[in-house]
Amino acid sequence: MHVDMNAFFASVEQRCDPALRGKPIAVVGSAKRTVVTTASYEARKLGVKTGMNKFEAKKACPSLILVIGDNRKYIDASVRILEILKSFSPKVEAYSIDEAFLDITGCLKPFGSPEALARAVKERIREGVGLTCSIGIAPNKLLAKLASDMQKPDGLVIIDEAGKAKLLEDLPVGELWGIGPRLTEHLGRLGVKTCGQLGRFPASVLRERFGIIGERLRLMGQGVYSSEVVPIGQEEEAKSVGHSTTLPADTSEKAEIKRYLLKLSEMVGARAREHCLKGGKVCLTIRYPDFYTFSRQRTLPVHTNDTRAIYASALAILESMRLRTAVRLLGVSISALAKGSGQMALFEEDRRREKLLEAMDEVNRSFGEYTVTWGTLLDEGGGSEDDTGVISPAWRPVGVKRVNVK
DNA sequence: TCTGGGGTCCTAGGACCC
DNA sequence: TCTGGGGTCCTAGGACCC
Repeated sequence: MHVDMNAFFASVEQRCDPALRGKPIAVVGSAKRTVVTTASYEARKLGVKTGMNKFEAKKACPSLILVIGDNRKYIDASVRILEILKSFSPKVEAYSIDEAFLDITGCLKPFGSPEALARAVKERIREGVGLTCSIGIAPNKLLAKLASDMQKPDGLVIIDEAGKAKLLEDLPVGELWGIGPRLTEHLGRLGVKTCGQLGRFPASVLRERFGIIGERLRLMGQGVYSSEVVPIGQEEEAKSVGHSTTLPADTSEKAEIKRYLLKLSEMVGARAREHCLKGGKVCLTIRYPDFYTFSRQRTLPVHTNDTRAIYASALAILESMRLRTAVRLLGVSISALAKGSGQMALFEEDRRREKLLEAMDEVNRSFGEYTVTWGTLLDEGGGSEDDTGVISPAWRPVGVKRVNVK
C-alpha cells in the first residue's frame, strides 16, 4: 500500500487557518528567491505549479495567497500520520515527509479486504489529523505508487495481478516511478512509448543502451518490481549529509562567500555530530547566475564532523578554483560517512576541541539554533539573518533526514 | 526584477598497481 | 620495426526522486 498525502503542506496550512480553506494558496520559503513547494488544488486549477517562483505564480494566478511554510506543523502532522499507519501494519516505510509504503500482507483479517483496510486508514487520518490522502494498493511498490497517483485527491485505487497487464499496455513509460524525462526521451527514440512496448522490448538492446538499469526497465514495463518495504528504523545508514543555499543576491564578495561557507559547514557539522557521523570527504557545490552548477570534492586525512575542519576543507577547495562569475548558490556536504567510534581523541587538544563542540551543541539544543556560534557569522549580512529557506519535502520526520526545525 | 533544497544511484575517465 | 590486461579507487557529472 502506498499512502500519498494530498497537497500536504498546503492542506496542513488550510486545516490550521480556516480563512485559507477553499482558496488558491501556495506554500513558499521565507527567503527572497523562493519557489512554490506545494500549491493547493484550488491554485493548481488556476495554473500554479510546484517549482514556480513567487512572481511566476502570482502572474498565473493573481488571487494566489502565498503562505510561508512552517516545518514544525508538517513534521507534527507527518509523525501523527505515521503513528496511525503503524497501527495498521508493523511494516511502514517513511518514504518522505508526505508519503509512506505499508506492507499489508497478513494485516487484512480484521478488515476482510484491502479496500476495507484502506478505507479505515483514510478515515483514521481524516479524523485524527484532518487531512485527505490518496491510497494505492498493488502487488508491489512500483504499482502501488502508480495506483495512488491515479486518483487525486482522496483517491483509492487497487491494481491486482489480473488487471495490471491491461492497465500497463497503453500507459506512457514516463508515468512509472523511476522513469524521468531523459529516459522517456531515450526510450521514445527507440520507439518505446508505452509500458506494454517496454515490457516486450528485447532485453539485450535495453541492456546495451541503458546499462544496468536496462535489465530493470523491461521488468518495470511488465509491472514486475521486487524491492521490499523498508520499515522505520531499519533504513540503511545515510551516505551523505549536506546543506546548500541560494544567496539573497549573486555575489563575488570573498568575505560574504566565506561566511556562508562557515554557516553551511556548521549546519552540516552539527547535524553529523547529532547522529555521531563523521565524513571522509567534503564536497563544495557552486552555482553561477546562469545556473551552471558544478562541484569539487576532496578526501580528508581523517574523518571529521568538526565544523572548523569541514569549513577549512571547503575553503581550500574554493581557493583552488578561479570563479568565472558571481555565485548564486553555495553547498557543502560530507560523504564517505563513518559511524563515530565513540573513542576518545588521542591528543589533549583534540579532546578539548570535541568537548567545545559538544558544549556548543548542547547549548543550541536547549536554547535554540545559533545561540552560541562563530563570531564571523554574527557580522552584518553574513547569512545569519533569519532565513529559513524552503522546506524540503524529501526530508523525513525521523533520523538523519529529519526536517530542520527552526 | 526568473528558476529551493534534501538526497541516492550510476557512469565515465584517469591514476595507480601488479 | 612501440606501447597488454586485469583490477581498484577517486572524482565529476547527470538522472531521478520528494
